[in-house]
Amino acid sequence: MSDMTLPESGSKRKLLDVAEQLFAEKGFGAVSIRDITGLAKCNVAAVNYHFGGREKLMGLVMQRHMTPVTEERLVRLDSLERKWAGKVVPLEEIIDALVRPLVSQVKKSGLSEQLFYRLMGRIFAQQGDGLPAVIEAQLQKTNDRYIRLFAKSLPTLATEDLVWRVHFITGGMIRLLTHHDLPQRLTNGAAGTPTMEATLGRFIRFAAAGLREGIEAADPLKKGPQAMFDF
Amino acid sequence: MSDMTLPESGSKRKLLDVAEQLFAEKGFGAVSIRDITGLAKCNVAAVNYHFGGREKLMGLVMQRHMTPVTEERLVRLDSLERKWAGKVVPLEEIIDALVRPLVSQVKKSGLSEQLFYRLMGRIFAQQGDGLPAVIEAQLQKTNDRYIRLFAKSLPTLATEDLVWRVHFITGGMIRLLTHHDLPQRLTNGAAGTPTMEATLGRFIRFAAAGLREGIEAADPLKKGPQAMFDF
DNA sequence: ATAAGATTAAAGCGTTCGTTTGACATTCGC
DNA sequence: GCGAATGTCAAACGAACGCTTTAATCTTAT
Repeated sequence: MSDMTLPESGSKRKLLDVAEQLFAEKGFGAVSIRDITGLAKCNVAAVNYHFGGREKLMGLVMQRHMTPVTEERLVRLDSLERKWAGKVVPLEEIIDALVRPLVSQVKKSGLSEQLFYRLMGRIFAQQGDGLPAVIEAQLQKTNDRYIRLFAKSLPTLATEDLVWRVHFITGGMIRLLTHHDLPQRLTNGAAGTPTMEATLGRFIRFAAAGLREGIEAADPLKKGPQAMFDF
Repeated sequence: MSDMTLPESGSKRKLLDVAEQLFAEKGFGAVSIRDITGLAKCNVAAVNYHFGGREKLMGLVMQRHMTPVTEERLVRLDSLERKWAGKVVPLEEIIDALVRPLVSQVKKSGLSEQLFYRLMGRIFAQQGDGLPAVIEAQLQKTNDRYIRLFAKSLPTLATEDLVWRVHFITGGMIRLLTHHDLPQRLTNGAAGTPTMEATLGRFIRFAAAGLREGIEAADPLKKGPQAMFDF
């Protein structure tokens, strides 16, 4: 018998684990293979043996965590379009579809919350600055669908405005991912100690409001965000 | 005769100029002393002779551009409080006071717009991650005043919410500074080619709307942002 | 048992890093 | 003019970097 997926030796996995931990902590540019193999307690040659070099390992770490997030994002966007077919999708739900996969994938990642979010944030922040083509394509595709869907929910908003507001939102999300602990450290606890999930809730409301700026609130209901008119 | 400020040799200034250009382009961690002295066409030893090492040079570059921005920010906050003494300061004006100094200092800097904004963005982005104490203190102080003034203009908003929303706004600003060209590159021109000044206008409206989320619009005037009640 | 794969320590490759040294050139006060 | 201070230079330092190779060991499947 023997599990066919077991030829995976121990140190290969350990290298990946240590690598993503260090990359998340210090950043992709600030970690050497000697840092990694040192902490993983295995030989320097192991990185080249198993992965073929430092760059390859970096790309693998990125893909390992980025791809599931991207896929869940796209799936959620799909089901959003199905659920509201023809109708206007509430902004909050679009943002939620973009941001929630981070929370839902953090457990499957095996990383601590802070490390996972920092890792994701570092990837997002490097968009357009020499990221692996695969990752770059994922970000690009997600962003396109994202904007397209927003555009349908904000038909009166100029495309330029929309693109820029999404840009701002992305920045806020990155900041949130990479520095979730900063407000608590800088304000003597005035920011509380919320979970990422709670903070994401705040973020969704904030971002939706920013997107709606200048848009006539055409619905009488206070809660449901402009979902009354079909077109 | 002889200008007393002339013992400044030419290469010291050239080193500073080249250093800030490279730091802005590639990031503080990705520029070596040899990159700098190479482009400045002087000896590798010059950096140590004039500045006492790479770290010192980094700190000097940061201070040279960060300090004027910080000071103008504080001055603008001062005059805002004077102008609206006792009254509620419109959110847009507060954000403007925080963001406009970047535009106004870019010319005095001698750097190109993109380089200057990238440099600033990189500094802001590293808050809490080993920035020189002087810079960290400036960011801290500015942020405090910022939040305090916002709190007076948003008396019904919970402090926690405010702190987090300011955090998101900071993230959007950083993104705007470091990647002002990204939307244009990624959307095939759907973002237009606005000046930073124009984009900042968009940003201010976006951020103010995000801050106002959940706040009752208690003023009848559509344009003037809730400035009718004094308390 | 044999073969294949995983892992190791050790050494060396060429490169780049920040920093240091000592010699040489220039400028200035006197 | 002359010593002193200052600027600049080539050269070298030791350390760390990514990467590769070699050879010995250990594990596992067949």
